[in-house]
Amino acid sequence: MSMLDFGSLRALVCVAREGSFTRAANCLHRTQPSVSHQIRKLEEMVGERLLERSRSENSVRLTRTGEILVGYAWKILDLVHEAEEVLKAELEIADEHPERLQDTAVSRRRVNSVRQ
Amino acid sequence: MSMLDFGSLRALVCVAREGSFTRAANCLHRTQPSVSHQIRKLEEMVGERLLERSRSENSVRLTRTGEILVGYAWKILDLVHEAEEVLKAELEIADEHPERLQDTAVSRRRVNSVRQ
DNA sequence: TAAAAATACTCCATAGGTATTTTAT
DNA sequence: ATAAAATACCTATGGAGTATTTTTA
Repeated sequence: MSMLDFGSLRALVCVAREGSFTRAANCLHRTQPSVSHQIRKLEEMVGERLLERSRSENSVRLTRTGEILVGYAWKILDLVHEAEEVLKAELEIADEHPERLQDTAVSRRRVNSVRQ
Repeated sequence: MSMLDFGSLRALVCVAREGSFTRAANCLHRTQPSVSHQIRKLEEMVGERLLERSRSENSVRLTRTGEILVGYAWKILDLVHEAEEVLKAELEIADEHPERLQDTAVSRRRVNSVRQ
């Protein structure tokens, strides 16, 4: 198992929230088969069902494993969102005050002193 | 600006750590042009340089914006790694004790009671 | 002039779409 | 019988590769 991707995580979160593949597709601006495909990909990757299907209203439920993964998906997508917001704000500052940008201490720090 | 992806974030982290596109390509098991391409994609998405190039040894440095993004990239990739580890552990438990899996309280919880 | 990154292309995998079938209520 | 998910199939986008050019230290 390896290589999650943002698209499938978003699909999982949305199907879980909506309780339906079709409604998830609407709110993701995708088609239902596309969402089915993404979920299947995730399930094959994990090697186990993440959602318990049934055709009645609001009856798609997370499995135990699905609950675990959707928890991480929230955290990951929250961070992605935060990163995008912070970068957006940063770029606005850059537009308004270009003089603040050149050669700050942080930009001068050597990259190979960086962790991981 | 929207739609980051794990691949480019990994590339950014690796180039930052290695201080070189070529060495990053090695440790990612990709080619140098592939890494260049991923970084360019990220930079176009953000609308600003993330790395200050120069051709001497270990001299690729993060810009101010690059530092911000790489910080989020670490957190995001750490979470992805953790999710994969936890799922892996979960699947081992499932293999050894299949009786623990069916119809637990958590799997029975309705999905539309789930947040976000 | 010798490295390292960028560019130009080619190819292929796959994400996403449409049409259709299957399934459960 | 109907509504929802699965499946089959097709297409197009873009990720990754090879070959080459550009750059700067």
